[in-house]
Amino acid sequence: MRIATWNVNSLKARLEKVAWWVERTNPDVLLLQETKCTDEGAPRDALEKLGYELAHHGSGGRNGVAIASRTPLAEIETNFGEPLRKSAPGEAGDDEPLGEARMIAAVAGGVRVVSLYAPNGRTVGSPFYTAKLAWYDRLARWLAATRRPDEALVLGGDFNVAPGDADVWDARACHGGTHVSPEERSAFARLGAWGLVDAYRARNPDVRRYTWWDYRAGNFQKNMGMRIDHLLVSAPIAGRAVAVEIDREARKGRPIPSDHAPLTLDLDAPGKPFDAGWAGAEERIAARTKPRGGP
DNA sequence: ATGTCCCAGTCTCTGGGA
Repeated sequence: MRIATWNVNSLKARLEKVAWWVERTNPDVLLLQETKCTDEGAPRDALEKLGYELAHHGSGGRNGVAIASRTPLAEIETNFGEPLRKSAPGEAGDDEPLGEARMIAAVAGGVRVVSLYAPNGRTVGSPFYTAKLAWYDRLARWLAATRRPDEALVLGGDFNVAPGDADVWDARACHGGTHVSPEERSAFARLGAWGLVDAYRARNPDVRRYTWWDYRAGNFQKNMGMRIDHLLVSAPIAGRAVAVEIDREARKGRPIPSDHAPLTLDLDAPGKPFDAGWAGAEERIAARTKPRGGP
């Protein structure tokens, strides 16, 4: 099973690129962020033609998250199970990120997948930064209240946090900004403490590759990026993970790409893992190739 | 590099967000 996540920076503007990439990579499940669509305006037909059912959550303009799946989706849940709610003018605004479409979950192929788009935070100490931390707190509470670390669970998306200094092109240049602050990293690490594994880092411990590069200043060409898109997986999924890759090709060329690259996770089928030991191999092969009965 | 891209509304340009 192949699960991918991609902040597409407008699903409509990226439709041709998404179609190209889906044919290139053929994921079973694609978690999308920043669709910038309304539920009504989401390009369901185009995705159906590519072979995908689309579960979408968005109010247009900004944000917007979705799950595209080749297998039927069940148990669709949005915004942590709550209706979108904007804080009224003058009201304390820390529920503002919970009034934005940043979370959709569903079960696909026996795996509960969650597409997440964390708030950006803008600048450290701003109300938007406080709201970002509040959103992370809401995510942690949703996990604690409704999910278990021993279920098949994948949280994918744009977390807008670079977990470590190896996840930015220059830690010194990034110091003092958002995405790398101790509070953000602590909020992200809390997901790990609950029982989720950063699948990319677990599989690629020493690799410095990024998932996002600013459009401006030739940052992509200079590889001035950050690893802020992640697939966080529970232990049962981590045990099935065979490869996790960032596809930089999708960040290149024309039509104009998203400023994020997609991240792809390959899972073995559930069950007993392949025994790579040699002891008894001949007997096992013989047992596996024994002629079966039947007509 | 203050370097780009996308969206909505003020609608063939501008301002806001990332």
